[in-house]
Amino acid sequence: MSLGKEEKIFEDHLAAKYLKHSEQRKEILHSFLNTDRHLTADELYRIVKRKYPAVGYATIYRTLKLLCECGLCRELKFEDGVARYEHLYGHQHHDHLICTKCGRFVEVVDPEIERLQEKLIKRHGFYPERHRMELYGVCKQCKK
Amino acid sequence: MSLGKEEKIFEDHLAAKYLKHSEQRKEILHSFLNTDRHLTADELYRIVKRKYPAVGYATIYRTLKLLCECGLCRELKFEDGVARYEHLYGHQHHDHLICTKCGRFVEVVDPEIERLQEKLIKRHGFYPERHRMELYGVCKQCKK
DNA sequence: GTTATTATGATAACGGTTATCAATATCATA
DNA sequence: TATGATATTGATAACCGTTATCATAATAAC
Ligand SMILES: [Mn+2]
Ligand SMILES: [Mn+2]
Ligand SMILES: [Zn+2]
Ligand SMILES: [Zn+2]
Repeated sequence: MSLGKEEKIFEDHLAAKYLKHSEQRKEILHSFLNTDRHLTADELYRIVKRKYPAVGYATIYRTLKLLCECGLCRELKFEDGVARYEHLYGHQHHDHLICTKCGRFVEVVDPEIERLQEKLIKRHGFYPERHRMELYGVCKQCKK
Repeated sequence: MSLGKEEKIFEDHLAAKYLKHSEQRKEILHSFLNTDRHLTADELYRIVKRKYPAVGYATIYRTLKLLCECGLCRELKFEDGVARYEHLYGHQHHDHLICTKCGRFVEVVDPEIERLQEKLIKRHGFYPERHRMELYGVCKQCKK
């Protein structure tokens, strides 16, 4: 099992910033890792609360920020503007297809599109950093 | 001059929904059309307020919604989550390159990327509707 | 254990947006 | 032009996700 690696990354990050361990942080990390991706902060809060009822919203947000800083987590914002968090460690970059009827989504990566995106931004004199691409449509199940 | 066309579209939309004209709506439409694109609601509010000091926020938001409904305006949300509004009528679809240092942006459209995007989403069984693509990087001026 | 420092949870504050509502403007009709 | 049904307005409260504040508690180096 690979939990060890992610815990190590988190611990190293805490150490590097002279931060301390806490039960809450451990529980939030585990809940995050053991759950389907693309959680909102509120969804994670409810999950953690089951095991650690005293936890507060602020700690969830603070810990998610730490997880993002150390590369375990990636924050996404789709059209509704609500932040969602997905696993990053061990997952390569990908974009999302999203069904406008049911919200179902698919993770995709098209190397040719990625290549053309980089070419496009360079052609305009930019040094490329990252991109966001979401393709919206109606999924197979909803088309029926 | 082409203001006439856009006014006609707006008036037709009001008529179709049994809505009424108002001085405020006329002023907001004109301020929107006569200004650089990608305005926030607050920026438009300040511009309109110069000619119509009594105008309120709510009327700006309500009118922007109408402009979007009738195809004169398109709402955009970049990473900061703040809604921005750009001219839609007479402008073809485009995506944005955005400088992460100064916020400068470039409007772009790459037909090959567009084609591959459609192919990609269809390959996953979706009926394609729209997409969002933003490429972030550091612009020529900021790289210095 | 002592002590300096960080973490926590409750909750207020924030910022953009939307809802509420009493007062006003619009416009089809007479 | 006057009427009256209906839509519009602006002030402002509410909303919602997120962040800041702060007194108290937990952590960990010594
Ligand atoms: Mn994903
Ligand atoms: Mn644009
Ligand atoms: Zn669907
Ligand atoms: Zn720049």
